[in-house]
Amino acid sequence: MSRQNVLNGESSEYAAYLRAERLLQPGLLLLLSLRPMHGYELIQMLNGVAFTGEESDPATVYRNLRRMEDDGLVHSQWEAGESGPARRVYHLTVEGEHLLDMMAANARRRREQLEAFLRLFENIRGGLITQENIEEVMKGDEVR
Amino acid sequence: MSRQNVLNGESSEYAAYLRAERLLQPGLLLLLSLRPMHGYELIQMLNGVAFTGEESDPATVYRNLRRMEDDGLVHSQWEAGESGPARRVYHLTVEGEHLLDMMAANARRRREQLEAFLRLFENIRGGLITQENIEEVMKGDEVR
DNA sequence: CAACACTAAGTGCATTATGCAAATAGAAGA
DNA sequence: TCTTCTATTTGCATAATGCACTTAGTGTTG
Repeated sequence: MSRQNVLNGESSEYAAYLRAERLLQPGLLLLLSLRPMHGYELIQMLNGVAFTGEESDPATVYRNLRRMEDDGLVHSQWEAGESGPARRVYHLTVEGEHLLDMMAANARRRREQLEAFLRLFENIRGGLITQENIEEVMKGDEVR
Repeated sequence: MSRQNVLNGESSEYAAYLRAERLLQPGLLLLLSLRPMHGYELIQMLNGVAFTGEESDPATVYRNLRRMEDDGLVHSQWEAGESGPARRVYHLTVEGEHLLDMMAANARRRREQLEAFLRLFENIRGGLITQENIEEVMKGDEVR
């Protein structure tokens, strides 16, 4: 299966990106939605930003950018910087913008899942689980 | 390096579990903190619970349980059910309980990262990003 | 009673993604 | 000149997952 045109098929084509648990790919698209940037700059931005945990591995970042370009989410062109070696400057495509929106929706879902997990964790730790409320608690409801 | 005693070394030994983005392993430990269960039951519980996305693959669940046993987080013994084939019943160990606590702390950190990402996303989408506030926004602060 | 479905656990294999190390290379400064 | 910083890329081992399949006990239905 080709990696081209991930956004032009059924929703299953998005799946690989939306299944991604790390915020690396969403973060890259988000930063690129601000303005075009090259990989090295993106890495520095990511390391200064609050939503990434540890430092990003450059190899992973560069590889993800290339894959995203294969998938039509970003587009790149070489630019000679005023200093240092040439840089490959990436900018977001319309498809990438759409996927970013979906990633944000996905992030909201994952936030809710985390909250459901933490609620259940705290209810169990707090000893609030009984035979009666175990069913509702499992569904993620608040213990009354 | 052995998989034994993940909890008896430095914090780097925990890393593999705490880096896990899926809530599968935390979910298994959390359910087992409620009462001992066998794999098949855990799978059904996970599929009915709010914090797991899609259905869990049985192979992945069983393999994770075995690995967790290797790592001393759970312990199992065969039990002949009153009907059907024999089941391997897992229960949480003290080490598993400790790791569960750490996973919860980790889940809170990841929730905060998701929130930082979504905040930035909404600020950019809302056009609230200027040359002046871009620095603070990057650090995850609220736009004033 | 034969076929089927459900319970329960496990194996095999291909695919995918990551982390780490290292290679390449331009440019600026000591 | 040697080193350091900027900038991108490749190679390789490892790890985890998804899917398909196997094994096997038990109950049900035609």
